[in-house]
Amino acid sequence: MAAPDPHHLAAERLRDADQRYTRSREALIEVLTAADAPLTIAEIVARDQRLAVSTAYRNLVVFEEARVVHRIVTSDEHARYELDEALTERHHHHLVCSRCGVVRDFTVADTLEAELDRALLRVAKSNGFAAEHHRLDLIGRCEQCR
Amino acid sequence: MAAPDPHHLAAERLRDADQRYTRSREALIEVLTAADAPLTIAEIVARDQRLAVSTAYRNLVVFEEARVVHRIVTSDEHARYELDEALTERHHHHLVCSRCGVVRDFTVADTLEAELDRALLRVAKSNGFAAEHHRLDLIGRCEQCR
DNA sequence: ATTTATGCAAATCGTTTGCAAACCT
DNA sequence: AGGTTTGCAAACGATTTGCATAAAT
Repeated sequence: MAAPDPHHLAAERLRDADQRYTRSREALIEVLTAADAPLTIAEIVARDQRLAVSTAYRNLVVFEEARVVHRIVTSDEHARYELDEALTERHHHHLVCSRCGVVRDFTVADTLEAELDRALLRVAKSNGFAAEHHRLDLIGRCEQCR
Repeated sequence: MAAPDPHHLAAERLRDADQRYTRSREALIEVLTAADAPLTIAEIVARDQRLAVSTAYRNLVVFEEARVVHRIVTSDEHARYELDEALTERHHHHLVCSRCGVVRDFTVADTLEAELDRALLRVAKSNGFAAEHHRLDLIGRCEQCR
């Protein structure tokens, strides 16, 4: 039940999208795999000096299109990136600090999650939307920012 | 049960924050009141030529701090603004198109909403967060972007 | 060998800011 | 009058892009 190797899955999804799994892409995945929370681009390039800023930007776009990473935008800070749930095998939500922007993951009971899904599917249908996924965030102040 | 006058409530909240209710602020509230969905700054200034871009930016910050408007960030597009729920008397969520960024409001059953609140409060507590509010978005493709 | 990705530096563009004039109380 | 807000244009900064080089298949 542990997640399979993120590198392997990422490479696979990239291949499906006709994309190569290059050194910098591997390095990017490595940084995201090691991270315990979604990271901003600044944080990412700081964690591996080999990564050029422009390369990080370009590859994260490629990753997003290949559904390898997920971009999350919390408030007004920078976008943050995390591995796609298929690579981590863990559907989760975000606790976001409204002051410092830090993000922490959390999950809710499966029953509630299922109920939510049903309700959202109905909403999508009645609005003519093709549902892709949902996002449930809890905004508040973290311990440090109280 | 209809919402009280947004202008009146906005003016009141601004007064509480030691802020004036000037002409451009009134114009801003008017645009947001007339809108049927959250607007970007570009959309806002386009709807009232009297509004200077810098004034819009500055006042939306003031409004946010006075809890008169709420800023929402969907994906990678621009931030969008809507009147605070207290001014519209309608707790709602957002249906966001992952392609064009358009936003549409929706609500869920009160019982589900209550259940969600309880679950989130527990999550906040166990993570040392002071909960402020939640955000439940449904991301998908709108009719035009299918 | 050919195509694709990378890195640097320059260009872009939404957002922010300085400052003098207009406005509000 | 006295402090605030406004509008313009300049400054800023994160993100994007052009192009020559390096890497991947």
